[in-house]
Amino acid sequence: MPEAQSPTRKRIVDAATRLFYAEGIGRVSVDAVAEEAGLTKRTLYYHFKSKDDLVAAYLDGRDQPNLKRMAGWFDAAEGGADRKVEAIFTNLARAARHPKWKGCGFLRTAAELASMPGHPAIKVGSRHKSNFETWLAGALSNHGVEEPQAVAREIVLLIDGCFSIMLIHRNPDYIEAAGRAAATLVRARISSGKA
Amino acid sequence: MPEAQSPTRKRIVDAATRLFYAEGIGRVSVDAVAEEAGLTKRTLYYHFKSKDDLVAAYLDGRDQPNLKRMAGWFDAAEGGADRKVEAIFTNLARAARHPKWKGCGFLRTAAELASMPGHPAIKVGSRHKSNFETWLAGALSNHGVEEPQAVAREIVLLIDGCFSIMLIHRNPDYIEAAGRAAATLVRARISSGKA
DNA sequence: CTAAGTATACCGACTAGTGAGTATACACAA
DNA sequence: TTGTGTATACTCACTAGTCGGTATACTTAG
Repeated sequence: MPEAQSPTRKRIVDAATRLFYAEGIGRVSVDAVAEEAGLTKRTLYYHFKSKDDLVAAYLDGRDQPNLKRMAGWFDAAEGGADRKVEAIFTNLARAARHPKWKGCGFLRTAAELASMPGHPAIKVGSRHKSNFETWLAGALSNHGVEEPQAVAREIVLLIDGCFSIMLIHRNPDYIEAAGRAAATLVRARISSGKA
Repeated sequence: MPEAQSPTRKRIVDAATRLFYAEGIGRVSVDAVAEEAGLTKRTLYYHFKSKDDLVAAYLDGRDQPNLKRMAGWFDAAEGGADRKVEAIFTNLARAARHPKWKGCGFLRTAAELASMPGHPAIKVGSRHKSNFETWLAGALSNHGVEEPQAVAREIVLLIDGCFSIMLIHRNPDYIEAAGRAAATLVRARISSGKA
């Protein structure tokens, strides 16, 4: 049985991450992942029992880095909660201008697997999005925002809206617009604000 | 040369619509579409020059029906612009509970084709989303909403956020939450309101 | 009015290549 | 000498797209 933390396994997941994010799950073969990792398909199948398993591992590996990046943007921004939230969108817009940017790997995978709701990769995605929503609600609460769960959920919807619509229009103006909307929704709940 | 409005062509597009929406572009073979349409692959290729061509035709056929459905929900709702916008989300939540609901075909296709930004199907999707945004801005303007373009864009972001997040969580509560956020954003621009 | 020609619309069988996953063998460390 | 990790070399199902051919209907020359 393969070791959970073997360096070979990590090499495979790193290769899968590059290819799956760049091309999408369905457009990348297991052969291609093995080649990118510099080993054979048989070795890959020694470490992962199926392609689905590998896909789930790919997303699992993106959970913490994505979360930390968002939290870093929030924490680094100056001003109140509204400005900190807006900073997430501003930074997202900057990232989205990079030619290699292809949206959110979790959402794109969920879209590809929409006909298989119980797929392990979708469960990983669901957990990641919940982690983010929970973190954001806590951060908002710490900065004096009322109804932090509700606001966090609204911001999550706007962020995922950006991810989707960017794949269609490739126009970062939508992200800026979402940032302004998010700031409006936060301000509606700062101090004595009412929705 | 095949006729643009031939009934056979329509049968093929209808079959493609059922299968592509249910399973996703990449998971449906041209053979499967031909079989669903009750004819051979050779005939399908008589009417469409490639699978990509067929995918674009599938989305093109969804543009007007989708638009009309949204407009119908908006028009049928009682109350001001905020209530009419919220009705779109309420109806969307109801539709999303149906077991065959798989999100937005335009967004799911864009997600699958994220590595091919110039793909004809993505252009069709971009046109559709723009059509919707334009219609919504006009409808908001007719109902006394200030900055209708900006509000329409925010609502588009929330709707597409619903479509995405639903594929992850399968929980219509997110759609209700988006509807409340959309209503808040509309009310911020009704009569003398300021964002 | 008819026969030859032509365009439309269709099909069965095929190709060349790719897909996920596997049977078997070998190297090497404990 | 036993078990871990790697490789070569497969299987077999499936994929987009094509080849050659046919049935039908419309056009037009004689």
